[in-house]
Amino acid sequence: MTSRRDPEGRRRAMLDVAAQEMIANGWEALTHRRVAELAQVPLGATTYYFDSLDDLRTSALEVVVAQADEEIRQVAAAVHACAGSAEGLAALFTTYLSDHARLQAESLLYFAGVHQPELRPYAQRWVKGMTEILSAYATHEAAQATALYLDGVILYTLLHDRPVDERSLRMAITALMGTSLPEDQ
Amino acid sequence: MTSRRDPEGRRRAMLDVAAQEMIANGWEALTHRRVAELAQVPLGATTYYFDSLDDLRTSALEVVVAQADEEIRQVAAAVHACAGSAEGLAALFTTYLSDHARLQAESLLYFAGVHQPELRPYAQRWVKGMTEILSAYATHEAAQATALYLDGVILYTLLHDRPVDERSLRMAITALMGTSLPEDQ
DNA sequence: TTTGTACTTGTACGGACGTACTAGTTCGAG
DNA sequence: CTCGAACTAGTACGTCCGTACAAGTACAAA
Repeated sequence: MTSRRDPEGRRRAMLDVAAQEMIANGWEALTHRRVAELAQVPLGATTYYFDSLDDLRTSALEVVVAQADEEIRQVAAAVHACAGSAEGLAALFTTYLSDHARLQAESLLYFAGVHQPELRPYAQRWVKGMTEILSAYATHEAAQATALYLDGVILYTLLHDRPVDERSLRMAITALMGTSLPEDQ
Repeated sequence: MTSRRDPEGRRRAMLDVAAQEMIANGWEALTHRRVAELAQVPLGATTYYFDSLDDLRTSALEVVVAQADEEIRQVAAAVHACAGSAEGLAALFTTYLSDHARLQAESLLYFAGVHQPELRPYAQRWVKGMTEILSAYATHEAAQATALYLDGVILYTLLHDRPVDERSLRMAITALMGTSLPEDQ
């Protein structure tokens, strides 16, 4: 249980369980009482530290975004470590896809963004970040196409028991990264 | 207003507004009272025709699935009409992306599937159907990679004001459809 | 016409929710 | 020590929800 006199710790604990809960069960699943139960704080604490449920949800979403940003930074380092080669990217992404919670966090941001325009910047970060990372090794268009493909793969992985195999990933990444815009017109 | 003695019409009216409501505001937004208001039927009618709210939601989702299946059929015809050429596919898909409600319906199925395993078959239909359609003009792997890319494009379109331009679509589709698996190992 | 079944309609109950609020507690500044 | 601000904790209010239900209505079959 969170220590009785540790305001920052309490706030942090509530944000953490709120983020976990939203990742696991979706944006709408979050209630004051659920957070209070999971963080083992009285109901009143959830309203004392956050102006409203919407404030709590948004603040927790920012925690998710911060974690996602950190992960993007790690991906960037790994991509540069393999010099953006298709083999390296495919292997790296295969590992990435095995972390189901990570993928669910991404989908949380997406679905929040679809129905709440003010949250779209959060949802746009992953594709934007991935596009920028890949831009070091291909044209902007090729990098974006690859990022969009990988996003499709994330969604596919969330909806199927068997993930896309690494060989298919390598094929698609090779095809997308190695092309430039068509010359005609 | 729905005629007072027209059971099938009433049921249909409720399912239609329920589908619309879920597409617009998400799975969780649906309530008996909201459906009653939109379909202009008394509250009791919503519980008379559906065993529970979950039954109403699932039945409405099946309406969405049926519409999506019909649209997939139209896409199949259009793809075959252009013989699966990248130019044709890009043009076709650009049109497809302009129908925002259609894309939101797809995202509804996806998000429902992510958090409710029993609904995943519904969410898997689009990619599965698109893969089968494209398989007539490429290897299965290339077709699936293209379908995944297009799924990423759908998500991107839902989250950005400016859609992916047709030239980029054509480039990516050309790259993905025109490749086979790498020969190494 | 009678009757039973399908359908209609409004109301009500119990529960969960967001939020407000009050009384009590802690602790650093003066 | 004093005291006021920050924090704690429990409770309660009003609202909305899913669902149950009773009383009424229409209509097809007898």
